[in-house]
Amino acid sequence: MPTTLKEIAEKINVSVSTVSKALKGYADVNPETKKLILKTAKEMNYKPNSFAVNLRTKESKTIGLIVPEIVHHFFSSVIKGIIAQAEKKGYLVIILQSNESYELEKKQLELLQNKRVDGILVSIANGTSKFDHFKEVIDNDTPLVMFDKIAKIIDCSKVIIDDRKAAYEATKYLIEIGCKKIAHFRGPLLPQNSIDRFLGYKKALEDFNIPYDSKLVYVLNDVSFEEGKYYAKKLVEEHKNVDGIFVNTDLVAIGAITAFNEMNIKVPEDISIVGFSNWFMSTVVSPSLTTINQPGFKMGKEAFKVLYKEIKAKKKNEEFRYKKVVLDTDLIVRNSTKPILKS
Amino acid sequence: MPTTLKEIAEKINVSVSTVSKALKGYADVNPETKKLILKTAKEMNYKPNSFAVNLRTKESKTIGLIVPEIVHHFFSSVIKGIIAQAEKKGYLVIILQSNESYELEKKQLELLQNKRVDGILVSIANGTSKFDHFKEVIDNDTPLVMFDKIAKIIDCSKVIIDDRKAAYEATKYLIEIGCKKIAHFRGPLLPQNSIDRFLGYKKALEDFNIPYDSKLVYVLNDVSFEEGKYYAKKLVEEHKNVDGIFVNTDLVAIGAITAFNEMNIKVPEDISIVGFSNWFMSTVVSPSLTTINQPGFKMGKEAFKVLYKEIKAKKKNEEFRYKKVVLDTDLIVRNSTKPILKS
DNA sequence: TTTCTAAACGAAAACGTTTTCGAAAATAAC
DNA sequence: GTTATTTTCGAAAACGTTTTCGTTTAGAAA
Repeated sequence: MPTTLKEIAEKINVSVSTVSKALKGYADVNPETKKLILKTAKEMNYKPNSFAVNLRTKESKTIGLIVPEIVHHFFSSVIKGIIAQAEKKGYLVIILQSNESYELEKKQLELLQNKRVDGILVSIANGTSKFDHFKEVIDNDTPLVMFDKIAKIIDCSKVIIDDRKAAYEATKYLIEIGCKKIAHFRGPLLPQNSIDRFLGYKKALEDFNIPYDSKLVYVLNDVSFEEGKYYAKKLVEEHKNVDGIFVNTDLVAIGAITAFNEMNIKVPEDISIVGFSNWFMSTVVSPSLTTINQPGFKMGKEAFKVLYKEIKAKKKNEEFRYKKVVLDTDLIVRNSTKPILKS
Repeated sequence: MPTTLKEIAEKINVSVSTVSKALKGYADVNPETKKLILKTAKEMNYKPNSFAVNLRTKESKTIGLIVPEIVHHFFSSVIKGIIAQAEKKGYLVIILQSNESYELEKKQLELLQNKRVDGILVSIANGTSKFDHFKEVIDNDTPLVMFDKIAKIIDCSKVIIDDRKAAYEATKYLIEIGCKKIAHFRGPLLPQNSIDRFLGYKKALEDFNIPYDSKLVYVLNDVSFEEGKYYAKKLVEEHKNVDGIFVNTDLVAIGAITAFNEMNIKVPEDISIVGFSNWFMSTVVSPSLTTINQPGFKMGKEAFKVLYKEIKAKKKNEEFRYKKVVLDTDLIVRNSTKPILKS
């Protein structure tokens, strides 16, 4: 049904080659015939058959993206950034979700490679502890960039924030407003960023001479609102005088706030809470949540930019080095933390 | 680099045709040679070149999806549903966002057609008032299914909720709890669902003998949190004794609640609020928001199912009729509305 | 033996591009 | 007028499949 080069060629009695060359701006075609070709191509509403182009050029101008979860403020912001940047460069984005599962992640990585996408962007699932599937991608010469949740062990480009530093800042702020006994709701054991956030928390305690108590660290599993409520209750059952919590993710922090509200524990008077990620929700919860702003949209754009450079470099067989982009975060002070102490 | 049929064929001295046929389970290949072919294919890690398959079969097992906005609780739920269902059938999903703009929507529709996706799923932008670009898609014989924000005028399959009925229920509930003067923050003028929600609101007033006052209807533009705050303030400036509002979308309703909280107007004692969509956020705002639950994930799954059937039918040149799927909604009562009156 | 049928295979076309290379025609140089 | 050079074009291969249609061979039927 759609017009082909051949049909254009037959219509004006030239060869398929010249039509192709005219359309692609080659120099060895007479300006007159070129004009005619362009005109008839437009008249016949010619659109190159992308299947044929893909086969011939061995590229699809499509990238794959795997995120752990789509219905998620941070990840949807990243997705938006990736798509926006990709579109600028004429790339389309196929999105897959791993649901935090290693098996799904592995399967989807294979799916994308079989589709022969030009590159892959991935944020690793919480359930992933083996990384061979990523190594395979790299060995297959498919450009791969990790963002947010990365694997330290895999040698590839990465776009991240400095989770450790951000967590340090958050904890430090709790200390600065006068908190003496600070708990941490940390993410699952595996993902690098929950490790780093934990380490930042611990380092801040050390630096300010607050004894670290492992009993004050609660390990989240599914990082949900409900878990926030659950561990908030557990915390007050198991400990007295806790006056600050640094929470791995806003959603969980909001769960905690909700639980404290229900238990008539005053936030921030009795306990101050700092979240992480700056979900929009954090502005509407009461009290609004002090948190670390994590630039999702920007991270998406940067991740695509890095991937794009790798794709281009590989196409031209140029050398290139893996890049590590670290994005800035900042502390957003709202009402879930006490006012700062005057010294 | 990757193995081809030809390489397998050469290795075991058969023709490309037999290799292909063995791999695809054709009957006219000797069980012995078939076994050998399967074995060597596995050994050589053969993966069919999807570019070639696409070209040959004229299908890409890929669909396109256009949503007005990705960072949006409802739409991200829909996306999740679509991807989940598509994956089951071996389809991948390319996602594009129109940012509520007609021009972008049109451009992206063309992008997807040029990529020759097997079908397109779309939720129409608020800015769209002409629909020829959709007609073109249909004329081009590309299966097209609209969901949530549809165009009545375009003849194609649709997956929606009964916005009018849901809005009627929401407004009726406000009346039942005793509200006498009910405002409506409606969506922009164009999209069908904001029209329908408005009509449902109006019908409920009529049926219960409450005079309709167009001054109580405020037209939102960008349907944001800020707009919710803005119109909440405007409402109390311009009217006395308004005791109920039916709001087009949760996000806006939450903005309104926030504004009322700031103005020390008590929700629900002074004014009851019903939202629409049941964003997760609505459970954590204070007071929590009474709203209409809109099944995003299910809508996504259904939308893909309908599209899939059309793709299959068109491939086999079978007749088929456009389907209209209407999903159930329900009222979720929380704390932004007064308790129900006892009669 | 001859003829027929069925099983097993392969040649080749087709999908629609891109791009190399050689040929022809036109122009320039001498 | 001859030779060299440039312009302009087209043939053809290649990308890797799928699928039709013939051909070969072996065995069955006669």
